[in-house]
Amino acid sequence: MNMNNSEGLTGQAGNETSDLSKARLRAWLQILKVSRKIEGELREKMRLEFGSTLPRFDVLAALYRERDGMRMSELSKSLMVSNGNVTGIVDRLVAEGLIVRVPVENDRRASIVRLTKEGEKDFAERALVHESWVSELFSDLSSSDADALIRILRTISHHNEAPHD
Amino acid sequence: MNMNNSEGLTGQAGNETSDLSKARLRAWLQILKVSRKIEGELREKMRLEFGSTLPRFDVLAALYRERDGMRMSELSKSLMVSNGNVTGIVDRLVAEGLIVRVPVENDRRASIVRLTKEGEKDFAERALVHESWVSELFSDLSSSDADALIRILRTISHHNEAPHD
DNA sequence: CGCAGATATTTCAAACTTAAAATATTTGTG
DNA sequence: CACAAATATTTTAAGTTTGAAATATCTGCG
Repeated sequence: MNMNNSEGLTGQAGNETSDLSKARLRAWLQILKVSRKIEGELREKMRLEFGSTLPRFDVLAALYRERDGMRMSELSKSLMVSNGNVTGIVDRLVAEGLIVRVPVENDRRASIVRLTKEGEKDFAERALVHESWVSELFSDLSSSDADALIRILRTISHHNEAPHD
Repeated sequence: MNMNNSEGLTGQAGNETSDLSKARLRAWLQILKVSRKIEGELREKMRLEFGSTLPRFDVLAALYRERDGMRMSELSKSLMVSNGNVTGIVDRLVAEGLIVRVPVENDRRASIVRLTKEGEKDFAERALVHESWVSELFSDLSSSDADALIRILRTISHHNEAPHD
């Protein structure tokens, strides 16, 4: 049986919570706080400046990285949201003319979603402004702190990585 | 006019994006990634273990810290969500018998929300388990990294603090 | 007192989100 | 080939979330 840092050496077990456990909880709450605050700011800017939303921006961003398009399932996996969720966002972006659904050869269950010319142009503009917003919201974050933050968050990410296929 | 790190010294301006700006964007995307992954895990555990949800847990947690209860507006401010949002969550928690709405003396517009005995008992149990989930999900996070993470995130939080009243 | 503006909360419409069920299609196995 | 299982996506119901409008009440000023 596997023993991790939260018990074992200290002999702690059951419901008693260690200092380390509490520090991790504080870290999580702080992540949540920053994440909510920044998302709120970006949501408002996205709405006022572009009349759009963060989920739509996220879909456009994913498709901008994969210019040949992505399947719905790739999209939802990449964004870490449910399939059904992506269906709705994609419907709206199609209605706005920013993306299209293209049938897949030899598999009529699937479809590929990709940016239209207009979607590509719109996203390129929005992405620049978006980056400037983030940089401004993070303007107290030095280069070295940014690197440290990324490193630490990656160790957390990697821990609960989705199991292999 | 104020010049910050993202221009000024390098003479960069307008749409050109600096390395620092890109590092900050990567940091933000990593925060988002971790935040989504952990929230997803906690949401599932909360549902399977307690038949409940994260927003309800958050409300209970806020009320557990303020045993004398909070006004709706204090609650929504503390959770950084809209007033209308809290109304719905509170309605459901009242229906579950975990909290109650109490009228406020001398102000019939307002009401105070507080835990019932059952809500207090239930939350105390859930909080212990919740902390253990977080500690497990963050088990790769050392004590020193937790401290560094909290420090860095606080500098970001403080930057866009809500303006004073 | 009377009432305009401020304050506290709820309601509402639209969007986002999930988990589960439904639909459509493909694949593998006898 | 038949057809069960697997796969890709959409639909659905319930809940969460926002921003704006509506409601109710309070406060202060003339």
